Amino acid sequence: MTDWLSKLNDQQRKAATHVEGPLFVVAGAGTGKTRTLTTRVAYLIEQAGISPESILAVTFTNKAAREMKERIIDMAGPHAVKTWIYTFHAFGVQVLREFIDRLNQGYKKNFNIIDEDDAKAIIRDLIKSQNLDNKQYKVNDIRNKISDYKYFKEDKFDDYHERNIYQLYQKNLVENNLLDFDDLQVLTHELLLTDEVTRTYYQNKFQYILVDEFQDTDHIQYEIIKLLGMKHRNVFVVGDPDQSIYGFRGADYNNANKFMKDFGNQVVLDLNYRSTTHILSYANRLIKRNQNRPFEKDLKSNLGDGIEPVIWSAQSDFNEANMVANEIKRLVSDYHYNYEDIAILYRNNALSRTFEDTMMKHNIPYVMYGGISFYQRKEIKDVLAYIRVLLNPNLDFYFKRIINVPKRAIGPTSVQKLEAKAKELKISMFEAIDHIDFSGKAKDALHEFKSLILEMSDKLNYMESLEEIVMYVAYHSGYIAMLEEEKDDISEDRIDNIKELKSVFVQGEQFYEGNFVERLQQLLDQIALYSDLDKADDRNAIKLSTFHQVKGLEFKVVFMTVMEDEIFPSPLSTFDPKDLEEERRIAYVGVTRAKERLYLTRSESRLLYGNWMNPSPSRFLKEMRPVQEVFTSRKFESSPTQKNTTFLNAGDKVNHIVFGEGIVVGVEDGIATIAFKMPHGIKKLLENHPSIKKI
DNA sequence: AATATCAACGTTTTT
DNA sequence: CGTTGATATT
Repeated sequence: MTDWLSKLNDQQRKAATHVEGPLFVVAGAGTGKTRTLTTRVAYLIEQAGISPESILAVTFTNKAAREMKERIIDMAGPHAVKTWIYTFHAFGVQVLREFIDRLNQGYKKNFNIIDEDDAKAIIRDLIKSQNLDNKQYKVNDIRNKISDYKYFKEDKFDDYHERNIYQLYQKNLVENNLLDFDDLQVLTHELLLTDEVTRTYYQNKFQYILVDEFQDTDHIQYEIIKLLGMKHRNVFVVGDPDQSIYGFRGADYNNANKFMKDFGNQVVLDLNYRSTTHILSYANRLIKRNQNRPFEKDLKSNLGDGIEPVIWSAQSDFNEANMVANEIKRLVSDYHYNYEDIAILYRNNALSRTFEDTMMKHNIPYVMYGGISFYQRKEIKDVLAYIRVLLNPNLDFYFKRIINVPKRAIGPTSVQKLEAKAKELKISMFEAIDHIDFSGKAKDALHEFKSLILEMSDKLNYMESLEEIVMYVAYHSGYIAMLEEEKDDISEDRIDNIKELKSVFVQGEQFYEGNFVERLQQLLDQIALYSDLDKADDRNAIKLSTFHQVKGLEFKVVFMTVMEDEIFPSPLSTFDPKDLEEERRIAYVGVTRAKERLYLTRSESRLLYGNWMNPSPSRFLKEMRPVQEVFTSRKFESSPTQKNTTFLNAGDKVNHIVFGEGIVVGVEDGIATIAFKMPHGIKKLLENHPSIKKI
C-alpha cells in the first residue's frame, strides 16, 4: 500500500503526504512533479480516507489528465475512478452542463462546443456578410481582439465595424447555443463568482484541489481555483515558473506570487532524475539570467557528470541539417541509441522543412509533431457535424456545414434563402425547409435532404452502441461515395481517417456511462476538447518538434537547432525584457529535455523567406557556456563578417515613422529586412529611406 | 464548380 | 522561398 511512498525521495514524500492546508510545490524539470502529485491523490484516498469525489485535480492537456487518472487508479484502486480529474476546459464543461442556465444569458445545458477553426469560420462569414474589406478586417486579428475582450476585458477594437462583428459573433453563439474555448473558462468563472448556489455547491464538494503545471494558469483559471479552494483551503499546486512558456497566450507565472499571498506555504523539489550534471549546469547557468523568478533554484543531478554538451556551427542551413543527420547515424550505429531516443528541436515550425528533407535523404525515420491535428480534419469535422445534426437537426451551425456535402445541388443561394426564411420565422433552418417559397430543383433537393436526415436520425435512435454510428453515417450520407469518386491518395487517407474515428467511438464505449445518447454526448464533448488523437507513438523514429510541443517529455539525445539570434530568441521578443525572458525559458525547457547528450547547433547562413541571412549565434549559447567572460559582457557584439559599409547592419535598432521601433534582421542590396513590433511584423524597406532612423 | 493566377505574408498554441 | 487565401477565368 505504501509501496509507492517508498519510491519517493524525502522532498517528494513531504509534499505527497501533506494533507491539510495549502501547498505550492515548486518542482523543477525532471524532479518527478507528476509522480508527486498523483501519489498525493492516492495518499489522500488510501491513507487519509478522503472520498474520491471530493477531490479535484486539474491539468492542461487531456493526455496528462488521462495518464494521471490511470496512475491514481493503479495506486489507490478502482474506486479512485470517481476522482475529478479534468483539464481546465473539461472541468468547465462539467460545471456548465450542470448550471449554465443559472447565468440567464440564454445558454442551455445542452450547448455544443466549437473549436478555433469554427470560431474563425463564423467571423469570416460575418466579415463577408457585413460587406467589409477583408484586407482591412482580418479574421485572425478580429478573432484575437474578440478573445482579448472576452477573456481579458480589454477593448482593442479599432472601430465600430470590429465591435459590431464581435457583437454579431456573440449573438450567433448564444442563438446557436454554442460555446467557444474562451467561454468554457470565462463562464465557469462568472458562474462561480456571481451565483451563490453554484459556488457553494462546488466549494463544499471539493475538499481537496490539486493543480498540475500551475505556471501555465492564466488569470481566470487562477480565480477559478481560488474561488473553489477558499472554503477548505486545501489547494495543492505543482509547477515550475522557469518553464512558463505560454505567456503569449495569457499564462502568468506570477500566479505563483498570488498563490503565496492568498494561500501560502511552499516546498521545493530540485533533485533532478533526468539529466546529467553537465546538462543541468547549462540549464542552471542559462536560467540564472532571468531577473524575474518567483523561486530561485538550481537543479541537482544524481546521475553523474555525463557528457559535456557541444555547440556546433555549420556553413549553411543545409549543412546544419546534414551534420545533425550524420551524428544521428553515428549515435545509432556506434552507440546504444535507438532513433526514438533522439529529438531535433527548433523554435518555429517553418524551420522543420530542412530537417525533414534531410532526414528523408538519409533514410532516418522521423515523426513530426505539429501540423493539422486529427480532429481538425475536414472529413472528421464533417462526419461529426452529421452526428450532431442527427441528434438535433435544429443546430444550424452544423446543419449548414453538411447541407451540401456531398454535393446535393443546394448551392449558396438556396442556403441563403433558407437562412433568411429561418430568421424571418424564428425557426431553425431545418424547420424552414417546409416553409420555403421558391420552387424547382433546389426545393426538391432540400426536401430530399430533409428525408435523409430524418431517416438517419430515426436509425440513430434505435442504435445501442457507439460503434455503429460512424460508418453508418459516413456511408448513408453519401460521404464515403463522394470520397471514393475522387480517387486520389488524399481521399484514401480521408477514408482511413474516418475509420480511425470509428475506433475512437469504439474506445469511447468503455469510458462512458448512461444511455446511448448520454454516452454519445459525453464522447462528443470529449472530442470537442481533444486536439489530437493520442495514438501510441511506438514507432522507432526520431522526433522533429518545436520546443513548445515537447514540454513534459524527455529524450536521451536532444539537438537544439537553429540557435541563432535572428530566430531564437525571436527578434520580435527582444524589445521587451519580459518577452526575452520567456524566450530564455523556452531554451531552458529545451535543455532540460535532454538526459544524456545535448547538441546546440547553428548555421552561419540561412535562407529565410527567400533571403540569405547571416545570423549571429544565439545569445543563449554564450549564456549557457561555462565561460566566465560571459558574465561581464552582456551586450552581444555584431558578427565579425558584417562590414560597416552599409547604412544599417543586422542587430541595429531603428525607428520607423509608421511602424515604430524595429530591429534589423538583415541587409542585402540596400534592402533592409526589419522586424517591427506586432501587428507590423517583418518588413522589407530601403535601408536609407528617410522614414527610418537608427537609434 | 472546378481551375488558374496573383498578392500577401511570414513565432510559439496544452484547450 | 512556399503556402495560403482571394479573385478571375473557362
